Amino acid sequence: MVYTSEYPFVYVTVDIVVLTIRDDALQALVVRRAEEPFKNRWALPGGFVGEREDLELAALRELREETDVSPGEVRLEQLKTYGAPDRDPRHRVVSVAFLAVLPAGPTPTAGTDAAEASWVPVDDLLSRGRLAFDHGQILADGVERARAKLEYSNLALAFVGREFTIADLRRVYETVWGRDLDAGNFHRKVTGATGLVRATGRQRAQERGRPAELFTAGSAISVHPPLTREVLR
Amino acid sequence: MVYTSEYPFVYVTVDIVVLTIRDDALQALVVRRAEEPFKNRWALPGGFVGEREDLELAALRELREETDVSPGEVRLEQLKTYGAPDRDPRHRVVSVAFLAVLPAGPTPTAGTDAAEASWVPVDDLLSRGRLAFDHGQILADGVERARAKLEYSNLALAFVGREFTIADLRRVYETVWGRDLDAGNFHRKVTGATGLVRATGRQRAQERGRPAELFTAGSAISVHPPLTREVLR
DNA sequence: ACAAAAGTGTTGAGCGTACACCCATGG
DNA sequence: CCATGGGTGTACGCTCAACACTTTTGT
Repeated sequence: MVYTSEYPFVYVTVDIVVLTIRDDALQALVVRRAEEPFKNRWALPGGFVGEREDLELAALRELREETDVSPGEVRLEQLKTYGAPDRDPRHRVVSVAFLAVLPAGPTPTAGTDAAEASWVPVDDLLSRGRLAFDHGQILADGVERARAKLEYSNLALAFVGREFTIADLRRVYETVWGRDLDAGNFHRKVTGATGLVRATGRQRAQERGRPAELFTAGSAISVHPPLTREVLR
Repeated sequence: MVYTSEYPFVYVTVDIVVLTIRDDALQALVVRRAEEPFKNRWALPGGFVGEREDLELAALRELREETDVSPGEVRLEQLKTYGAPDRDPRHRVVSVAFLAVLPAGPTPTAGTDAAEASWVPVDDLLSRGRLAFDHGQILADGVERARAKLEYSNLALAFVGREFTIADLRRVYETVWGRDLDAGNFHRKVTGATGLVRATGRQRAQERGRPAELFTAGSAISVHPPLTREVLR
């Protein structure tokens, strides 16, 4: 099939920054490129937008081609659009980037696709700067967005499963921000924010120490007052 | 010229939410559509992205075709990308929306283009919902972004000229947020935020009352601590 | 009994809001 | 001298960070 147009056009793709926490580290999903350009380099998962496909659905479809995540347990939001004329050496490609966050548990590295896919700590990906195209910048923007949204939104809940303890949630903040938080103050703040989490009444035994109460997500989307990641000393 | 492709493609445009303050109201720039669809309806300024043109430059070019604003006095940032398959009844069009903020003074309604362009209060545009395509949603998203960014960024400075008084700045907040602020506390907070504004030492006579000191923009991009638009009573 | 983790109490410092008050100008 | 808007002082209440302390489990 050959498509024709009287106006200049560009290819539109979606690229997805998929974040999760594995092994106490913030990790991103990357796929090994099988072809030039950037052959054998890591790239963000993504692909072309279908002819009559909504952008968000395209991102969700690409995500499901790389992971076995179900739509219900992934948080997906639009990040930014990247359209520098030379960002792809072959064609003019405008890419709408998305940020996806999912819980670590139920999603193995997987990949029904033939391409090799892997979870890699974002610190490694960012410091060594080996991603294809401008995906290093996209990843950096996605990570920064996630860090910022922990402050005032319930994004942290997307990193944990349906049931979680307050300490689970605190470890999300500590991992994403790279900073230890006071356990007591964190507990008070999170349980005190109206509607953020809801107690189940049940408990979960820890490896060591007192069992922790289990919570589920509440109805609140934003956190008031916000948590702060700045060190104020 | 006819362009061909082996993959499905979409048209890519930019649309711009241009905000300023005129007559003590937050106003947006809109253009009257001369053709179907949505003939004679207001639309946001915008147009096709050039073949080898960066997205931001395309937005800047379109902006200059509708106003006589110079690049130095406009604040332009990417807002969001809109790509629902049926948002334009003719073709598949993905639009990268931008938010532009400019000072009221030096920019008359103008328009070198033949199309009729006009400043209209955003309250009118949003409440009567007569904008073409999904531009009502884009405008709403842009206004919300501006309202949010006043809290923690120096975006308010883009609404005033190079030299301004603290009261000028306060009126920006009051107009955009639709809420009166305490003049004394606002003064302290803005002048106390490190690097946000810089005193010139000169003054400007008011119509009535004590003359106000003139300030220019400082080097800080973000405001710490943030101002708050919530009413806490 | 001890270690470890969950969760609660307490306290002092800092900040924001409200509002009183002073300052500088035009009429 | 009065009205008006710019700008400062002050006091009360609230929140946060720090950290002591209690609770509840496994070993």
